[in-house]
Amino acid sequence: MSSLYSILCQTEPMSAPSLRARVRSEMSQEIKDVARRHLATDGANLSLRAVARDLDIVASALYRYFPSRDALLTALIIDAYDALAAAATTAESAVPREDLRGRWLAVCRGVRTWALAHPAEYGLIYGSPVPGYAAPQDTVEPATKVILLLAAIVTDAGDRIRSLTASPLTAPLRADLRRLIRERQGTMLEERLDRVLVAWTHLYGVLNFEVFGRLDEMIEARAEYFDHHMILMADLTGLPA
Amino acid sequence: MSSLYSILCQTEPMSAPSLRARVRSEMSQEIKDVARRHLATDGANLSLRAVARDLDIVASALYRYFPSRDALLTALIIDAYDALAAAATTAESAVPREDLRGRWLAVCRGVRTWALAHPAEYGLIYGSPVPGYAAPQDTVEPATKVILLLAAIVTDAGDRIRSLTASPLTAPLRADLRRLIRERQGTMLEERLDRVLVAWTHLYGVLNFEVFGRLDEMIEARAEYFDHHMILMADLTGLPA
DNA sequence: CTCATTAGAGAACACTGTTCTCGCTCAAGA
DNA sequence: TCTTGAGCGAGAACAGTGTTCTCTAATGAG
Repeated sequence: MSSLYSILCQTEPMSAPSLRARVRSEMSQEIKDVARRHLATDGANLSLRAVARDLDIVASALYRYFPSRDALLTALIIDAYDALAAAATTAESAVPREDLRGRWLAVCRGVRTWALAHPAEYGLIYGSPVPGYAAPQDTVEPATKVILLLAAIVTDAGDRIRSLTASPLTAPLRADLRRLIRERQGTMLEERLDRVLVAWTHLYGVLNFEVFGRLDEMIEARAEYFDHHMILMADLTGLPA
Repeated sequence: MSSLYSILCQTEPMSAPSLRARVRSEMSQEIKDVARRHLATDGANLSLRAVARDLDIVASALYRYFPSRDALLTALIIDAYDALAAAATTAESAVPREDLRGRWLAVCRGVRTWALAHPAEYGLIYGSPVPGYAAPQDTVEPATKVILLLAAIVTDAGDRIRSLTASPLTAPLRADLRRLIRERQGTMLEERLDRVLVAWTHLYGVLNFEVFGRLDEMIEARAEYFDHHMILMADLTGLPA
């Protein structure tokens, strides 16, 4: 199955990476790099013509690589998802397996660090979605990566998870959670996935506020604020100390 | 002091609301209404010329009322803040004072209902900020309204609040919270404001996910999911049952 | 070595936000 | 009452945008 990404970038099947195809994908990469730079300064309304000017290229030439501005933005979105997932993964993998809370914090901090370093790209994927973009199929997998990382930590905790008492699950909610677990061939308890989703929600809640400047004249100790929230979420999921 | 809003709308001082000034503000209102409609369909990239066409007006005529497209958007943003705060306030005021959890849920549900009914405007204020807009001074007051509503509920609970144990506050964080409390002449305990901020963060975290479609093929029972999260936050702040 | 595919140039079209000038209208001051 | 000036809208113009089309030159495959 050919992914949307490959269609967008019009990369050839990977049998024979001919020279033509190689310089083509290099050019695609360069276009995305320049576009990313523009994104960082001009916000979400990047101009194809400006990107083309930076590349000493006429605007219509870009259409050899991306069929539309939305397609270019979609490619950037997909790259951003991948980069964010990668940042979280490498941060987590640097912590010893048995340090559960360390892994938990590493995931959260990894996401935060990447988001603060790439606010425009973060805004592209976790801000208000613009109608045209965001092809679902290629973005769901990296988008769920953070959830899976957190869920894996909870799974690794096994029965050292503190019992979760408050606010029992209603039937339809439990059904949703069970379906999610089954879709991924998991065996996690619904209550635990529920708390993972709570923590996941909270992670991006704090991060949206911080990245989008809503904490600006409110909280000075941003890093401590973030850690505090994430530790609270670890407590709420019953992660052992 | 003349607010940015009044400057933007160029309303006269309210001494003599002359006929001229009245039809002027009516026209401003009509422009904003049409712009809001366009916002709902076309997303954040609304076109002045399209708005003008809907009003049987030439585009340059809009500049008699709003000095730029960003100014119009800013006016819409300010209106959205006010509408959201109003929705939360009226929802909360319909619940008997002594029903603390009822008031809590009413605030949260009020915000959610408004957000789902006006997703584009919600996205305008809680999505990724676009560089030009969002004049701070006129938006901070309505933006903090929801926090104040939640804080008032916690305050009304007095010492019926369950003791908050986990995750003690670090010194710089406590300093931030103390400053926030003092700025508003409050007497709340830092620990309690902290939990209010946690709940506030979580509220917009879930809402962003739901409004921006990140729960789409994940959770079916959206309303129950939302309530569940908000009740969990009420528990976390120690609100009595 | 030929030739079809490809990258890029350039013009064109339909838009956009914004500015300027020009008349017209109407309410207030003399 | 008449005059005048401010406000309103029209319309043209400018710079910029995304997108499409046609054309030319090169370049890799047969």
